[in-house]
Order: sequence, then structure tokens, then C-alpha cells
Amino acid sequence: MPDEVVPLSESALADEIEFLAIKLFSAGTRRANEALRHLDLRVRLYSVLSLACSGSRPSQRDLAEFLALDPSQIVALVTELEERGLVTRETDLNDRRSKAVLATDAGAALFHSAKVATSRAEAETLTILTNEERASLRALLRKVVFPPGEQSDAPRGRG
Amino acid sequence: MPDEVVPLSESALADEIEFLAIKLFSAGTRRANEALRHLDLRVRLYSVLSLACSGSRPSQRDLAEFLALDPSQIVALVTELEERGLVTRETDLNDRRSKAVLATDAGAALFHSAKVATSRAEAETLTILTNEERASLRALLRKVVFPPGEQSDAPRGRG
DNA sequence: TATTGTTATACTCTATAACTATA
DNA sequence: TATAGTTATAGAGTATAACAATA
Repeated sequence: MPDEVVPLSESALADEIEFLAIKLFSAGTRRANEALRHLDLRVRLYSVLSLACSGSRPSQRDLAEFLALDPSQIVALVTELEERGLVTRETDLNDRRSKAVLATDAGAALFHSAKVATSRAEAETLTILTNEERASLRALLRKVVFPPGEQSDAPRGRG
Repeated sequence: MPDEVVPLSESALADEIEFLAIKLFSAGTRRANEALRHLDLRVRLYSVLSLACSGSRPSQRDLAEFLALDPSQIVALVTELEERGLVTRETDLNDRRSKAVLATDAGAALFHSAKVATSRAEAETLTILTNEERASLRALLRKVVFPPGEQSDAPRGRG
């Protein structure tokens, strides 16, 4: 009798949404990191730089909550960007504990180049999907990640 | 005049599918790892164990390709599972370089418990979506991760 | 010569605790 | 006392290189 071996893509694991998200994430991160390498950026640095360019004047605490990273991780990322002249820390005069992270002109320029690179990487990853399917995927992911009717951007704190 | 500050959830970053996938991944991994902790498993160990239980008789090379991990990482995961008596390595008699990774009875039993835990975690993560939306999300992710008409489970090799 | 599994190493990411300065 | 930022550390994940056994 011939082999009746189940292909791994038909395994139970391959139907778990979180497993699929991990695969998409790891493939996507790999490609994005490759796409950003020529600018000396990684996904995490790019994310912080992007938000520093967003006009939201995020504090480091805001960045930590939004990116679901620990505040201590944000420190290292912001410091690296600051040392490269891409962002500045601006102390909030109303609450001198808090520091807004703002892009410099150089940071904004680099972000623009980086955005082009990540958009291209995203398009490559999603090349199999039609435009409607991409919009649908984006909407579904947004709904899971930013549930409607939730005030705060991210409820998670330190522990 | 009042603040006209853009919320971070309306930033350009929040529309990038890869960024959203990363957020879903990191939240999902965190919850799945918590759900698996009482069984002394992590997501990566669970993935390998799941495939060892799948009936596919995967070689370590198969696992590496399917999980998009380097073969050297598979070695460590399989060794840990093997030392705990959850899987065995079975040398392929036709190609003595290759070793199939198979679950023991104990491994299959543990996997069953773990599957319940990860399913619950997945449901929590996706609680905001209707059943139809979950099916739609699953189908879209599957299409990206396992493009139809591709023979191999994963084309990526070592470098 | 190429492939499977293995060992080793370095770097990044993640999680946690403790400290400081402000509030 | 609580919060924003910081420092430090350990463990997990990721990326490479080199090697032995086998094909």
C-alpha cells in the first residue's frame, strides 16, 4: 500500500490562528528586517521612529503601552535613535517625569525611506491576496488588535 | 485651542498589516505561553509536539522547514522533548541521516491537554470576532502562509 | 559534492526586579 | 503612595558558521 502520510500543512496546528499569525509574523519580520537593513534599522526601531513621526507626541510610556513592550525596552530603543540624531526626548513641562519622543528632520527623512521599504516588503508578503482580501485582512486584524469601544490604546502595563 | 493630538491607533503604523500581525503574534504568544506554563511547555515546544503527533512522521528537516526555524534550533527543542519522554527520534532505515520525530503515549496525552489550553487562549484573543470573522481570518492567514498551488510546505532553507 | 543532524557562538528579544526623580 | 523613566540581569528566540555521518 502507498504512503498515506498527512502533509504538515493539513495538521491541526496549521489551523490554529495564533500559529498562523506566528508564521506570518516571523516571515514578515524577516522580510521587513531585510528591507530595513540598508537603513540600519530593525522593525522595533522602525516602529518607534514611526510613532515619533506620527504627530501624536507620544511619551515613552505611551510607546510602551502601544507597542506592548516593557518601558525598559523603550529606553534602549529611544536611546539608540537619539544617539543617531533621529529623535529627541522633550521633557513635558507640566509633568517633568514624562518625556515626549519626537523625530528630528533627519529622523523624518529616514522614516520616509523606511516606509517605502516596509511597504514593498508587505506587498511581497501579501502578493497572493487580492486588494479586497488585503483590506479584509487588515480590518480583521485591526479589530482584534484595537477592539472598537476601547478607550486606551493598550491596556497592558508592566506585569 | 484644544489638543488635536492624533491617537496612536490612528497612526500610519497601525495600518500596516505586518505591524498588526506582530501585535497579534506577541499578544497571542504571551497568552499561549501563559496557558501552556502549567504543562511546562512553551509555544515552540508545543508546535514540535503537535507535529510529532500529527501522523506525518516528520523528519527534523521537515520540522525546520515547516516551522521556518533553523535545523539547529529544532535539535534543541526535540532533545528537550525527548529527555522528558514526550517524543522519540527514529532513524530512517532508507536514509540513515534522517530521523523521524514521533510522539510517545505520554507525549500524545500531554499534547491533548495542551491543545485544550491553546484553544482556550485563542478563543480569548479572538473574543471580539464573530464565528464568521474568525473563519475568514483563518482562511486569509492560511492563504498567505500556505499559498495554494505550492507543493512544498515551506520553501525556506538555511540561509 | 550535497544533505541531515549537531555543536557552538553571538546577537536580539522578552520578562522581571530594583532604583531615581517627580507627582 | 503612585507613576515615568532608567539600569541591570537572566532566559528565550534568532542568525550563522563549522563539523561528522551519510548519501
